[in-house]
Amino acid sequence: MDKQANTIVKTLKAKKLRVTPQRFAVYANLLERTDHPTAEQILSDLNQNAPTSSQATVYSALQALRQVGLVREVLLEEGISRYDANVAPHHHFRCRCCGVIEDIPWETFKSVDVKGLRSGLKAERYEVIVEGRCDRCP
Amino acid sequence: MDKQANTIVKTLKAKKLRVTPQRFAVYANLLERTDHPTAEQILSDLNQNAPTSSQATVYSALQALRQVGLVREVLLEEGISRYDANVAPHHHFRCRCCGVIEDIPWETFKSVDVKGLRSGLKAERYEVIVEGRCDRCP
DNA sequence: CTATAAATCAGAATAATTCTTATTTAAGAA
DNA sequence: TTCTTAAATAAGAATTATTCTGATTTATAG
Repeated sequence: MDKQANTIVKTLKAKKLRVTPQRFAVYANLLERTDHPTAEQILSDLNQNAPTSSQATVYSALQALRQVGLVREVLLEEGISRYDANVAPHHHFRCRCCGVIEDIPWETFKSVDVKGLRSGLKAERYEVIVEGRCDRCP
Repeated sequence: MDKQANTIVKTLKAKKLRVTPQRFAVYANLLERTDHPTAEQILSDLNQNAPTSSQATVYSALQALRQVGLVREVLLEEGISRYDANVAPHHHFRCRCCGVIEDIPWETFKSVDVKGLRSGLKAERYEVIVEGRCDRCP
């Protein structure tokens, strides 16, 4: 736990981010979840016992973390921005029924070949988004 | 042109949508563009000469068209919902530099095999999103 | 031509995010 | 350790995108 905390501090410092309790809390929270929460959900999670971060601070922490590449946004539903501390390349699955979002390992679609793009387009990253039905839904 | 208009009317009626001038205009506008506009952009395009549609009506037309499957939304940037009258399966490219969005033909990535998903997930549709740089950017 | 369910409009309401400004604080330097 | 200061935070206002409300208009089936 202490070790984990230390790793987070090192990671933030390596990106030249000042380590504030609020920024730490936002990043630690994202690291221990896999449910791709919204800013709102992170905020209420952090403040559920005692108030620790204001709304504006959570938004600004997410922006800072995103800018240095420690966090990425996941856009799967209209008007809903989700965040993910897993920045290694991977894909996403979204259940149309219950809305749950699940990571898909990168290797699953290793056959995707972005060299097939028309000449003129240079691909820097890509992601496959799959929509369907998960096992918990009828 | 008249023929084109007739086709649109038929398409709307086939989906049991009442053909109002505003709804017609929104759909016709989307059909003749390939730039994946936002609701805002459609609205200002329609009203640039004379006022033809209110804001609320454009939003409701887009919702109606989406519900019957004539239009789909494209989510590529945080907080920005775009619309596309091309509902045939295809992929999307977005230039990180200028933000331009371009369709990628479905066949480009025909090798993507959603059977590789973990058992329990049933895929209904998928799309590849590519981010990179287009030819107009340095 | 009429009836009516549905669509439109203008503006109010809501929701998500960003901005503002005063205050506090992390972290490097003394 | 203490000082300094640029950066971060908080609270609430402002902004933006979207949805809702309620009165009015209209497309279309009969």
